[in-house]
Amino acid sequence: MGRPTLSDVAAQAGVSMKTVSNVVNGTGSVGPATRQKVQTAIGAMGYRPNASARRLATGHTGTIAVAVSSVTVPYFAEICNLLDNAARKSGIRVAIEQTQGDLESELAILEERERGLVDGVIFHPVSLGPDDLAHQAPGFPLVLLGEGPAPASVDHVMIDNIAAAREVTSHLFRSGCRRIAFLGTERDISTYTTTQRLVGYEEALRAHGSAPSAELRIGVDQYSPDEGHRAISEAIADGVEFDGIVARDDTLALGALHALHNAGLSVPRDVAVAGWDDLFIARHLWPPLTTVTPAKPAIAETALRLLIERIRGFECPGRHETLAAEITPRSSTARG
Amino acid sequence: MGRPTLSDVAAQAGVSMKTVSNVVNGTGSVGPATRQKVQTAIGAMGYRPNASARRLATGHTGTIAVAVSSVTVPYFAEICNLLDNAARKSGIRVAIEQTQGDLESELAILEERERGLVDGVIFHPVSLGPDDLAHQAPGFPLVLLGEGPAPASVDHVMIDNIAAAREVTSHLFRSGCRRIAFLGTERDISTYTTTQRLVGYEEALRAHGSAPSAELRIGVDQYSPDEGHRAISEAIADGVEFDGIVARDDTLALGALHALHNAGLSVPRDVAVAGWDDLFIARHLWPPLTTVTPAKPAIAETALRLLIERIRGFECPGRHETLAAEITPRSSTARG
DNA sequence: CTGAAAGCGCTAACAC
DNA sequence: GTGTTAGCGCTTTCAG
Repeated sequence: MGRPTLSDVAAQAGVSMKTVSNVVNGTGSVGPATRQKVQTAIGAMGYRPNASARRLATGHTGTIAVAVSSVTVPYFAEICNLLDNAARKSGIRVAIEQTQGDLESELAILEERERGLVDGVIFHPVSLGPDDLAHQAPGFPLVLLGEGPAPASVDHVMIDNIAAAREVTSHLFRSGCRRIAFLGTERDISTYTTTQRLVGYEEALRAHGSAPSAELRIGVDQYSPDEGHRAISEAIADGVEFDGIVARDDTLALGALHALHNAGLSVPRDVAVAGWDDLFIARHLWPPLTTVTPAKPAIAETALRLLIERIRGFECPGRHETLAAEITPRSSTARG
Repeated sequence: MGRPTLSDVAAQAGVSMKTVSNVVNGTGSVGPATRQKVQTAIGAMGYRPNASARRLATGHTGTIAVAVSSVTVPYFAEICNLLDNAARKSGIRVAIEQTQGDLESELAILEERERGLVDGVIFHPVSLGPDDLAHQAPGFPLVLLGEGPAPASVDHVMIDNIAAAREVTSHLFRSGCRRIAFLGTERDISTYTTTQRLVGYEEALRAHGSAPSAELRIGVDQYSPDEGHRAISEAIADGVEFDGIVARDDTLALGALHALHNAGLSVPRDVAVAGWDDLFIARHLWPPLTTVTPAKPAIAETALRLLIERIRGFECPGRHETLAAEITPRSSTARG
């Protein structure tokens, strides 16, 4: 036979279900003798409350979902972890879910909440278009992360990618670079994040009197060290000339460093390299990597705060918070 | 008013709840005309089944929990991802949970299943001792990962750390190293994983006629590039002499490479370095890192298979699967 | 092929 | 302080 239920415990202890419920949840008030009896019964029978039943009865779950494409993307792993830590302090549990970046799974995340599994969702979409969101958004606790489409009606936390891209590109100019490549345009599709970073990069180019050129936009098929390595190796083989690289993220930058080493080029003397995200590995690469550091803790705290407010019933149009990112200069761009 | 329920839909479509349920779940058989009517109603009302209610009624959830200390540990992130991919194929959802490595959270994971949130748990414990597990283990679908304590009664998937440590250490000897350090003993506590790797390392030392020495066991406070960097920098400053390093994992090895570069030592000429886990960054470090590569996909597939069998009611004593790990030689140990 | 009724285990109002 | 009674939204016998 199965696990004991509330009413089994009640019978065993010779009290009513309500009393047991009170003991379990610390609600109402229970006489010390009764409490003791109940606790003994619970211990003896190994009773554990059934969460699904409680959820059904109360309508909320004390759990939020954090959905990202994959925790193997170090940036997402860090965000998930920060969110988990923050939620823990508020007594909220976090269930991390992967979407693998595909549209169907991303839509499923939105349905999730509607099916009563979690109280709210913090979600960094990748494939979702504005229409998908606009359709779903109305009326449940949802906070969007990242630079994707965000309908006016939903809360949204992002960083100012364009400004940050401008700054990091200018930083390279100030380090003496004259031909700066952008590593990480997509070949097929293009993500919002990349698009914005590219825009900022090109703005900086123009501001420094340098014309953007297709040759200096280096495409990849995914964001990984492997692809960064491949793309830069090919660019070098093709005779593309550059003395600086703004990489769309640190994983690409890592692959780029590898390719440059292989080609016998010195970083930063021959080519300066900057990445994005300040992954925990960035400072230990060789040379240590200059990178754009988004305010990750602030992103997590803000997203969680907005979500909790929504869960508590706060109603209003979507709030759109833009947080800062700063440049963390390290040796990979320190020329003379 | 809230979301529409099954009975709202039934009323709207002019049929019974059972029929709607049949349509939603594809169970029973429904006439085409009826089905059409019901689907129209569902669409019009925006009906979504309530998962908690379904769970309560059926007793199972179609979801498993994967619990690790933190997804910011790249090895765990990869395992979670592999598990997620595999489960997806079986139509099972995965909820990833972090324990932050603390005992209380780890115990909570075990209660989880008992509270009806998930059908089973795949769990890589860190702090949990044998007693905690022995107490809980009886009778629910649970698969343990890693080298921790595993009561005979529960399923367990691990790799043969001792053998792998022996091999990687021998590999360094064959590369010409004579004084090989082990990076990653803990200062306070010691984890099972580290202990086993250390045992294998010392076995290899003796087999090659070299006596283990305390000086060559280099301690860290956590497993991170920062600590690897600090520990090796200090060892060098203290005048410890070594020409090879077996690092407890790749993150420590990364920090070690950084420290060696800083000290002006050449890898692998002056010091050869090997890590553990074959993280996705390992091949792109400079120089590319020799590492112990556990059969991660096999670990994920095996763990999931064992868990699914348990969920389907398979009863028997715990099965203990030991999977292989092989050495992936790269430049960081290639000496002349 | 479809309907009615009885729970799943818990909480929330009310009584006592 | 403690017990009673309804549901929460769904699935499941078991009839029709």
